[in-house]
This record gives sequence, C-alpha cells and structure tokens, in this order.
Amino acid sequence: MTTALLWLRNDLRLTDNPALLSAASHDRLLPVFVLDTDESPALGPGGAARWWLHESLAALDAALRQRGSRLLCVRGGAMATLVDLAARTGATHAYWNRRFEPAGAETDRATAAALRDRGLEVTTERGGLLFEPEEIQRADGGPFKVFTPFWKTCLRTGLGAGTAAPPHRLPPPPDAPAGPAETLGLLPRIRWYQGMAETWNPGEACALASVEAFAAGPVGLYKEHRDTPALAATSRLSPHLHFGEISPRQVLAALSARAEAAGAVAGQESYVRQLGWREFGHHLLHHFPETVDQPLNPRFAAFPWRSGYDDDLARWQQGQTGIPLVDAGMRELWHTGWMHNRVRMVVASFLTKNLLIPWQEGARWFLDTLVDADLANNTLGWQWVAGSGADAAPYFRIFNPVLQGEKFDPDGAYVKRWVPELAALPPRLAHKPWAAPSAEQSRMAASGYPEPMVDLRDSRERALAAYRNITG
DNA sequence: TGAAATGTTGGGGCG
DNA sequence: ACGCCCCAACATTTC
Repeated sequence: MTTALLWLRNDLRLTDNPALLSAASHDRLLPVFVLDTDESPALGPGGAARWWLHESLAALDAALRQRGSRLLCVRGGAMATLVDLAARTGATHAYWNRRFEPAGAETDRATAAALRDRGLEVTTERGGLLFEPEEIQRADGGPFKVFTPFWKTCLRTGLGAGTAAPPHRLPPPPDAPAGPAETLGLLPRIRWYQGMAETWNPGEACALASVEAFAAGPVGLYKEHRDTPALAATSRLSPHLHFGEISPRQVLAALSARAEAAGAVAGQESYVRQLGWREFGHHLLHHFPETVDQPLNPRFAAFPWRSGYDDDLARWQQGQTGIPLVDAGMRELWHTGWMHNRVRMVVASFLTKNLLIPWQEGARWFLDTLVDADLANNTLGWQWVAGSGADAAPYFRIFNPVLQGEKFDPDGAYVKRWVPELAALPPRLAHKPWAAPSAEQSRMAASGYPEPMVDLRDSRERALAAYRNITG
C-alpha cells in the first residue's frame, strides 16, 4: 500500500499535468495546495490574484471530486505543512511539478530534503514552461540577456509536442482533514472583485474553452489586431497560464490542431513569439533573481527618480492623470484585473518617464491588481519599459500617449469605454481633450475629468535630462 | 514594441 | 518654358 502527496501550486489543472499522472499510480492520493505563510507577503498573490486563486482552487476541487479525489487546502508554512501531512497520512511518496521563481524553488529544495529525511520518495516533474531555465543557454554556457537569440535557440531546440490526457479516475484520498478553498481566506470581505467576476471565468475548463475559441478564429488576425486594445484580439490566456490552468504545451497543441482550418500561420507565429517572451522572463528571473527590485543594468542604480511622489502615484493608480489612454488602461486594470499589453507599455512609460516615479512602484501595483500577476513577466516588462533591464527599450524611447492612442485606438472606442467623461468627444480629440472647444472642456471639467497632470512635452524633456545624468 | 527634429525629394502653383 | 518657392511625403538622425 503506497500513499502519495501531490503538491499543487501553479499547475491547477488535470490535463497535461506530469506530477498528477505520476502520483496517480499509487493506492492513495492526497492532492494538496498550501497558501505559504512563510513566503514574503510581497511575493505572495496580490489582491486580484487571490480572488482568482480562490475560484481556481474551487474549480479544481470540483474536477477532482468528479474523479474520486478531492483537494486539501491548507494555510501554513509549506515545508512544515507537507512534513506534517506526510506523517499523518503515512505518505510514502511526494510529487510536484517544478516551479522557477527564486523563493519558490528554494522552498521546494528544502521541502524535498525534509521529506526525504523522513523516508519519502520525492519526485519532481517538468514544470509549466516550454523550456526549463537551464535548458536554454548561450554557446558559452551563460544565460541570454537578449530576446531574439534566446528565442532562436528555443526554436532550434524545438518547442516539443504532445500533451498528456487527464486521468479518468484518481486514487481515493487517505484519511485526512477536509480543507475547502474557503479555509484559505482568500476572498476579501468587500466584494470589490465584482468587475473581475463579470470579466473572467477562472478554472481549467474555462482555460480550455478560451484557448479553443482563440485558436478557432482570433489567432488568424492576431498579428494585425494585437495592438488594438478596443478589440478582443488577444488570447486573454495570461491568468490561466499564470495559475497553470493550462500549460503552454497545450496552447501550442490547440493552435497546431487548428492551424490549417484557420490558415493562420503569420498570426500563430506572432502569438507563439509572445509565449517566447514568457519563457524569456522566467529564464531571466532564474538567472538574475535580484532583478525583482534591482535594475539589471547597474547604471540605473544611480537614476534620479523623484521622491515625495505619493500623490502623483495615487493619481496614476486611480486613472486620474488627465491623459485619456493612461486613465483608460488604469481603470480597465482596476475594474477587470487585466490590461491590454500595448496599454501596459504606455502606462508604464508614463509612470517611469513622464512622472519619474521608480518602476518598482508600478511593478508593485501591477502585482497587486493584475489577475495574471506573474513575478517573471512583470519584472521583465517593467525593466524593459524603464530601460534598465535585459534587451530593454533604450531609455529615450518615450511613448507619447496621445500618438499611441491615435495610432492604436483611432476612433477612441477604448478610451471612451473606460473613461466615459470623454464620450462626447469626436475621434480626433478623444486622446487630447485639452484641445477641445472650451464649451466641451467645461462640460468635461464638470464631469470631473482632470486636466493633464503633466505637460507631455516638458516631462519628456525632463526625463531625457535625467537619463543623461546617468549616461554621462 | 518611439518620438521629434532635421534632411531630402519632387510635384505643382505662380510670376 | 523656366526658375523659384512652398510644402507634403518620406527618409534619416538624434534623443
């Protein structure tokens, strides 16, 4: 008689889950999720992600129950919890899929050692990346810092194929206390997540439905429409991927299954390249863990960020900057827990360049408000925009939110959706309400829409001057 | 996965 | 017909 612990973390799915498949060969199986109280709160799930996590765990529990199993959710130190559960259930084996965030990987090493000390056989399986961070290296063995050669190496290595079907039936759980998702206390008392609940359906079943829907149509126009935030042209898979409700291998498989029907080679390539950025983010975080809050480029340690910016930071967070595209993005984020990627770049550029507020503040806000809050992707994105990271945009690449708006939201549909104060403006003026006739301006002022908090030209010049400070 | 300034070219209006 | 100027359109450079 053997009993296995299956430690689930960012792999909340039954399909293509290597650890689950291996663990299912035992007589008894206890799937467990631990909300790790030893983890630094800054690295744990933020508010929006906690809502998602709750829903996803509940969905996973339901799916497990259909197969004769169930999920145990526990709050506590991860290592102590697993050691305790092993003792209480007489577990002989433990399984999990590897994860790659520095703190998590360290916890995993310590936990594996502790369980092995107590006589368990511990097996870790391939995690939710196409390539584990050490699998891709430069010819000299070092890590990549530039995306294109990284991605070429990935493509040359081969993206792999084949995903595992979910088991029909799972071994029954050993005697153990019940622990539904509610015991984790992830949901806030105030129902601020209403907008998220209206926008998203967490859980594996919905992840699978989303990828099928995307593969069946929108991916064909992805290359053309991916930068148009008013359209539903992107996959919206980021939170599903973050929690591992679907693996990137499954995404690739779904795309290639539909490839000929959709006739969408260019769109697919362009989309798969985005999965490549996800791989690259994890590669970088693994090799440069300090970049979570330190600039990868050491020159930026001396950057003259402003101080005493709390009020300005709050206006950015609340979508009250007076710049339509920035405010629309920040309000979309607050309401839905998500923001279109083109707009993420614009709001990030505005915070770091036009407001000279450290990118770490923006990164922290995103981690707290995004349902797809992912340490690797978020760190890469913010350092990229700030110009301090790997393969970064040169610092002087400063987005002009008016031009970006006119280019990617030409009729103003996106900004009007999230900033209703702008509804009456003609498309020509939707991204620069300050140029509207004065009667229209006073109407907007009455609706509460603010004047721009900075002059875009002056603040651009100020940013360039600050940049010259550190480049000498 | 930038924007703005500066340079170049060529068509057309006009004396 | 010709030269001149203007300026849009595009290309290049700079930040």
